Amino acid sequence: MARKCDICPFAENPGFQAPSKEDCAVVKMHRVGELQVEAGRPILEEGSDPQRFFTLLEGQALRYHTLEDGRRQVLNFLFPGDLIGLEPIMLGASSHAVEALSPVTLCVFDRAQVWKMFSQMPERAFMLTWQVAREEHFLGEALISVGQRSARESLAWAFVSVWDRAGQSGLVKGGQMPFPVRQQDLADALGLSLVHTNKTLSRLRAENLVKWRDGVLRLPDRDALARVGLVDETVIRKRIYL
Amino acid sequence: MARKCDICPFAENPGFQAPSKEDCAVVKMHRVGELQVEAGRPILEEGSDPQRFFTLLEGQALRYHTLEDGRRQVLNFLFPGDLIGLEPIMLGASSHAVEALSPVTLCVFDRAQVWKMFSQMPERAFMLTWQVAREEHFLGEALISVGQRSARESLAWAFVSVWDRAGQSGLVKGGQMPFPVRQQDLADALGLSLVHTNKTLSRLRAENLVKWRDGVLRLPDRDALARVGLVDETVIRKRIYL
DNA sequence: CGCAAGGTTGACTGCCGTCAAGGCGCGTGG
DNA sequence: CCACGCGCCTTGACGGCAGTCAACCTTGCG
Repeated sequence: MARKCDICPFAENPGFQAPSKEDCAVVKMHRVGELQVEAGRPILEEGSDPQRFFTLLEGQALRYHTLEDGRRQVLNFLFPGDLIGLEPIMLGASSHAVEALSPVTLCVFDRAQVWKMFSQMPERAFMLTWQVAREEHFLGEALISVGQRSARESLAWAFVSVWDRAGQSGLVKGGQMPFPVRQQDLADALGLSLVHTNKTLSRLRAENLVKWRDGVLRLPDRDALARVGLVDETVIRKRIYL
Repeated sequence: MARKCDICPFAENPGFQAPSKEDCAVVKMHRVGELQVEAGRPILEEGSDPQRFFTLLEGQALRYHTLEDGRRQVLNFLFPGDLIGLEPIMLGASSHAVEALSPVTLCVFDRAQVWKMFSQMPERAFMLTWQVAREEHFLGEALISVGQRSARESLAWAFVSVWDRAGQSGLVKGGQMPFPVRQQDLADALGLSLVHTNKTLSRLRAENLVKWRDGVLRLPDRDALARVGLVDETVIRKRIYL
């Protein structure tokens, strides 16, 4: 679905202008291949020294880090178009793991191709950077939520945020989107306990602000929910002409 | 101090190989100029549509975001070599503010130069991306701390983290470093209240793990503190040859 | 001298974590 | 067919870590 150009994975990210045909032709030689991963399986292991990175073509995934004593922080939810595993390649150390939440299709790149992009395909390199900056932005948002918002606000924020991201990836259809996540995952993303997450969620459900069951999410009134979460409506522009 | 090459601001970031002389010569034309900012003054305003971005040459700064109701989340502390304001340029929206913590010297770039870097100076563009990825990494660390660690652990982590970063920037001298921050700032960075931060800090001081007064920080036993904070010693490689 | 900013400390409160028990749906195997 | 276990969700009771309120101290400065 979120994937029209079989050759150029970036073509599908709605944040980008579709690259020209020539671009796609060039990228072809840069791609290693495609990869399928089943739901629940690891895409990236913690602590490994990675040689490849990916673009998420289809499906959803989870990025997290585990402390030595078992506590886990979910860093973000991944949607089609997102990069996976570039950070460890750029920094030389993988400090987090990525796991498939649903059946996933990946576009595989070799680490050597990063430099090729920078030296031979500036547009593509720029897109890469754009993606990283975008990720950083989302991490900042998450930090604000975990640091400052109450459980109720955090949950509201999380749903709105996920909803908007899914919308950008074209995953919101018929007023609903797939959100194949356990409450435990959400709790770990927000720095809350499972029990408290559950209780707070029940309240939001009772108020008809959130409908979420069987991995399907509906937000009857996104804007009302955004107000609960004190979400400021940041506009990330689709494309910058520098 | 953390600044030997007057022409090329990136030369001083210890994460990078020093660029060749030619590189510096080229960058010269890309620079707009230098800028001084007094302690306590804004470097970047929230919500502005920025036309310039900076490299922090000397001094320290604070990046934060304010919610509508006044709560504030400090996203990170900035050290010499760090980029300021690239994210808003890449994404088209500034969602955070940056403020000088000490007298600060900035190297100023124009937004148009971003694309020039990508199209004409792939090495430089790569460094840019490396920086952004690094920032993302630190944000992730912070998120883990705020989400999972107790107040005591968070404080320990924060001090170790700041200590290490300062060390990389050459700011640790004679077993101490400048840390010109209010307890309120630290509290806002960790998602804690001022009072609780203060009390927790007193304990760490009493245990001789942290000495911090008059803007000067000393860690008598960094590794012991790291153990308190459950800090995993991630190695970010200095330079990757792709 | 008085005021402002920041740091410190105590008392009280409450949000949220922990513990524990139970429910539902589903796959497995007797 | 049903028992059983397992994963996940749900709910109640209780306790503690951290937030809030408030007072006071120190330092620097006009």
